[in-house]
Amino acid sequence: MSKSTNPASPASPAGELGKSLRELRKQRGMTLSEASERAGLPVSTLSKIENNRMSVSYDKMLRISRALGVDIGQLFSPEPSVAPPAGPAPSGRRSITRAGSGYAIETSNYAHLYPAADLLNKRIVPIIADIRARTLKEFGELIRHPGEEYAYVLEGTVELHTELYAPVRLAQGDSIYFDSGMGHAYLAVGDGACRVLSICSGDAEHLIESRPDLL
DNA sequence: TCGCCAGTGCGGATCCTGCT
DNA sequence: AGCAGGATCCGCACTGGCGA
Repeated sequence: MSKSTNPASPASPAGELGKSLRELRKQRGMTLSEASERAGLPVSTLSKIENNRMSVSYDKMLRISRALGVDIGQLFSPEPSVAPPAGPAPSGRRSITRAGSGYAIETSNYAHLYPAADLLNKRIVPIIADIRARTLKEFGELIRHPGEEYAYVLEGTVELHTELYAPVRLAQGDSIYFDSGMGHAYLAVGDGACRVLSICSGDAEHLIESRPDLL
C-alpha cells in the first residue's frame, strides 16, 4: 500500500467534498459498492469520505473522480458554475483565484495550489507548486504526460532533471518550456522555500491520468 | 421472520514525521 | 538508528431498511 501522499487540504469546507461526492454518486445511480469497485477502493473508505470522517489523499480523489466519470473539480462543486467551451465561438468563461485560495494538495514531493478549480475541461492546467523533494531518490520515478509544459520559478532555486538533457538549475525569475512527454522531475535546491508556477498543456483528463502527483 | 443489500463501526497493519 | 505518536487505509463484522 502506497502512503506517498499526505491528506489533501481542500480549500473548500471539508464537509462539501463528502456531500458533493455523495450527490454525484446518487446522480449516477451508483451504490457505494459499485463506486468502490470502479474506484478500486473499499466500500468503508468511500463511506467515510462521504461522511467526512476521513481526509482523503489526492490519489483517492483521482480514483473517485474517474469512477464517477467527472472532472476532479466537480468533487468540490458538483454543479459547475462555468460551462466548458462549446465550439469555436468564444465561451466567455473565466475564473478568478484570489491570493492564497485555490484547491490545495499536499504530497511528499510538492504542496500544490490548483487555481481555477471551478473551470472544467481546461485546455491548460496551471499549478503553483512548492517543491519539497531534494534528491531524485526522494522524488521517485520521473513523471511524464502528453503535451508540453512551461515552468516559471517564483521563489528559490529549482533543479529540473529530464531523461534527455543534463539537469538544469533555474533561479527565481528563470523559466523553461519543454516537452512534458519526456520524463522529468523538479528538485528543490538549498534549504529555503522553492516555488514554481507550472502550466501544462493538454486536457486535464490526460494530465490527471498521467500526472496525478502534480495536479 | 428471513434473507438480501447498502451502509457503518471497529480494530489492526502500515507508513510518515518528529524527537531523542 | 530507534522509538512514539498520528494518520491513512483496509477487511471484517455489524446494523438498518426493505421486500418476500
